[in-house]
Amino acid sequence: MHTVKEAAHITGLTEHAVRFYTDKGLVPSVRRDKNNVRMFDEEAVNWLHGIKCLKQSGMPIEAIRTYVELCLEGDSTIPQRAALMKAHKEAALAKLEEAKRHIAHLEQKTALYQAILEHRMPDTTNPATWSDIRHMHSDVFYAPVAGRA
Amino acid sequence: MHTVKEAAHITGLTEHAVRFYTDKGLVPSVRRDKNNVRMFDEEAVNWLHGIKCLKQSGMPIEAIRTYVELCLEGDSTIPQRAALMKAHKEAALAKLEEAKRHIAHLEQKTALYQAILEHRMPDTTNPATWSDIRHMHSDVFYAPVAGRA
DNA sequence: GCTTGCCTTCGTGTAACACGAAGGCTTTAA
DNA sequence: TTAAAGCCTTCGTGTTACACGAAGGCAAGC
Repeated sequence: MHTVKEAAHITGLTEHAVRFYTDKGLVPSVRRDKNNVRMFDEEAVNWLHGIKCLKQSGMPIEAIRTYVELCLEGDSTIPQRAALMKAHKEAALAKLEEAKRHIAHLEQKTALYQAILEHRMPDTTNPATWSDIRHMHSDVFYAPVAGRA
Repeated sequence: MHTVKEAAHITGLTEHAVRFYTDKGLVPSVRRDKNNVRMFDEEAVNWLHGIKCLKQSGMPIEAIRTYVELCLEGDSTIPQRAALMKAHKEAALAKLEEAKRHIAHLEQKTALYQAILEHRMPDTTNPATWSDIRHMHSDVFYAPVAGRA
């Protein structure tokens, strides 16, 4: 049995988050002791891990609660749960792909900055390189176009 | 020149978000016409793309604003910008890795559900498979352990 | 001249916590 | 035995990044 603090430490969540989740009904197996203190068994800690996974992959709390309740209803809800989880997985995959594109962009940007710092600046007078440069949103080589104060 | 609506459509942001960003000073090159209407040139649209990239990769608005202001200050801030961007890129990469782990977990979960739906249920009486099964947080094969109503 | 459609500002609502205050229990330490 | 240390509790406000709706302005078309 673990306290809030321990459960938080094990799962890598904050104590605030752990209390928040339990109070929202996301952790079915949490009990209270005689002093009204939340007690987490291994089952509860597993739920916290699962909740963390779902949440960090983009599922909102309310959806997680729906899922948890379906689990509590027993085997008859397995088809619904399967569909729900599959949909979520695909949404998460889509986000992952977008994240990769963003990272690629950030890589370009850092590479460009690095080139400047190493005095290997691209030739801004050569039109052939302009598209690359402009692709970086102009903020490195071009002053903000239209005025400011 | 584009209106808010057009800029939103081009960048895939909502109109609300576009107004929000401009009002927060994240888009330097936005002007107003005689009717006080926001006008976005290509430069501004590029900024919006960049902001979207930074934001979706986890940079908070305030940090983006700091970055934008450094850009406006000219070449002398390039070292700071380079450092800032590199740090952000690495943070984003770390998140990407975590996201991949979450996705792997979701893959397992959907696969397990799929197996059940296809009546290829793992042998829950065979201790050799238990760790895999329990790894799914028990919510598929095990009723929630400690009571409920 | 009136509707349509876009824009404006303003103000409240939302999600998912973070954080601090005020207080209760139990354990240790003098 | 009393006092301080550490947990825990609930409660309540603060934060971020918008979403959404209301109320109204201006320009264009019919």
